[in-house]
Amino acid sequence: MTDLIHISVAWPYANGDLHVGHLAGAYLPADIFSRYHRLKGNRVLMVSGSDSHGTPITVEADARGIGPRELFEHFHNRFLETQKVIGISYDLFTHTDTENHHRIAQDFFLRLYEEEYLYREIQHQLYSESEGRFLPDRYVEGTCPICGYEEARGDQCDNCGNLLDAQDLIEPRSRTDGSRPVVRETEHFFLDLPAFTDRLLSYLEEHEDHWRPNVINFARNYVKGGLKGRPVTRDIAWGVPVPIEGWEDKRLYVWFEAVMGYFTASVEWAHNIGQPEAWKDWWYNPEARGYCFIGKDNIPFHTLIWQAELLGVERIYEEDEKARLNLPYDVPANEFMNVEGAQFSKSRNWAVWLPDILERYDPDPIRYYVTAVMPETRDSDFSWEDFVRRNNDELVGTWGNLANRVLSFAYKHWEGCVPEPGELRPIDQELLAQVEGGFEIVGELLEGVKLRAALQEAMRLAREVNGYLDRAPWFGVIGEDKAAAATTVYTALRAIDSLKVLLSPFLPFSAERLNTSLGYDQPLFGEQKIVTIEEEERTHGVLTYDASQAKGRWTHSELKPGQQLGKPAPLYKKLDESIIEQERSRLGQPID
RNA sequence: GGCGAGGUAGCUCAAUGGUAGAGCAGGGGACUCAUAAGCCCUUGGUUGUGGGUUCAAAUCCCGCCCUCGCCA
Repeated sequence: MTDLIHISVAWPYANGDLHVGHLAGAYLPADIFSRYHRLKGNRVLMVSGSDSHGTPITVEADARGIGPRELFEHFHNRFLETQKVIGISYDLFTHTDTENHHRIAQDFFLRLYEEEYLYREIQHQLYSESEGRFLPDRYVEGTCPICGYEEARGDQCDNCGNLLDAQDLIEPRSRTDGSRPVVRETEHFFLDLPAFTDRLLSYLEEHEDHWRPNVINFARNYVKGGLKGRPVTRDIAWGVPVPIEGWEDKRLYVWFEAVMGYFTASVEWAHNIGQPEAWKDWWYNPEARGYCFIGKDNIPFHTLIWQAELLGVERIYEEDEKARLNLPYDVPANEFMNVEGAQFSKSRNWAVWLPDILERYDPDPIRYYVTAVMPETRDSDFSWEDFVRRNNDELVGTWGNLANRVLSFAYKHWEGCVPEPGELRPIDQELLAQVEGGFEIVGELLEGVKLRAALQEAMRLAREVNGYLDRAPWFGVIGEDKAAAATTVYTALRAIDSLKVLLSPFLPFSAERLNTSLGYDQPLFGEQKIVTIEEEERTHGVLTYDASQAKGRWTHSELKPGQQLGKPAPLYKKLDESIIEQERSRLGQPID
């Protein structure tokens, strides 16, 4: 039976590069999960994209003296490249400044408007008379009303750390030209979140048994604390225009529109592959399961607000009146990954940037380490010392060396072929039963998004094979009883062949190389491609996944005796301890 | 200040009422096919703290201390 699995991955803000926190929080878990489901033969649709709107983008663009579009396209293109290199296998990674996203976000707005989930309210906001525009909080600075610090930002005081309302600043001034803004009235649309309270509570109740405790608790508390309407429009120039006459100068608030990307990207994907209705399998079939992979900072938006939007829209681009948009089945939010014991900080450059480390390290060791310390239940720490240790002792020592020692022995003594075994002895059967049982055990852990435990179990099985090689006859008897050695080596190769699949969601690149070494000519996974999509007025680059050549299956090895092996090569490299200090010294240094 | 999460072996983490476990590090041993990798054995914890419930608590309840996050 084929399951329909929709995987939504948090949309990165395109105002800076990706770092290991992004990878650990959302992208890597989503990719491991999607690769597993594809191997299972399920139909996976995994989408995400760059969040191109919002003040973080315009602030950064202003700082560089370029336009917001130019800024986000720069980082978007880097996201495509980085995620291709580290193997995040999106069916579509797009962005929110596409014509497709704008149109659908506006249609969502109009549906919510029709259903009367939007209401208008007058707000008071700071307005710059010299610039002729309203100023977002971040564009205002002044004296902090709490601590008296004179350089406080409109949204938060850097001195005392308190969150502020820009209107409370003493002596406010525009960061752009230093002029003093005035308070002016402005009208905005609000999403009526309280109207969804009961439906959200029953939604949470329906899923509480399989959600992570911290996610369900947080969400439930948030609702019980009392939902408040939130403004869905704002007075800025960059973003999706409000589709109401007389409101053309206002834009949809980025929090409101970005989450819709999970839907709009699904529609874009279907359009790009020439089957414009194909997205409906995941959005209207009630059997489909949707997963949102996010960091914990995003929990309210992905457990409540996005659900409220979907509940409010009910149905769109669909004739069947009974159809209802699917709500996410699970939101496996991760905690945060710190770096060398301290919190990530862009301004202090305290981060491990992916484009940077991918110049010096292969993707699989990074994937392995980040999975091994993935912050699934609590904040975790990226430490270079631990990275080197786990690479050398676990990835190289336990797994890479296992594959290498058996493959090179087989290659040397059986003319580069898989040896023909005799009848399997109990010791061989026991090993294979254990390893092959991994497909169920590791599979169940992956199914429940317990990725760290799943990896641990797969590695435990690799240790079992090493233990087996210590008990079974092979190198010691190669001279006098080659048949016994053949049975052992065949059994070990077959176990390694199974382990290759068990580990492949975590380590896709080295699994692919091992697959070739074992003599298979068809790849386990499909191919990631960066392509350009043309719309009526603009074009945009996307990352896609072509599964047409993927032949991997989540099932145990049936390695054929006599199969021609490829020339064995080590899967991974040991790292020298000196890199620990080298990498640590990069932290906190200004970027060139 | 309110809410939430967390505080378990030197390190990274498991274990939600039933004799506290794993990997690594430390100590010992046998082996040599392999990236001096791998295998076997082993030292090590009054589970932050003080009470309580229970035949039985890391686990449930209350107080306190510390860390992180969200909110004010």
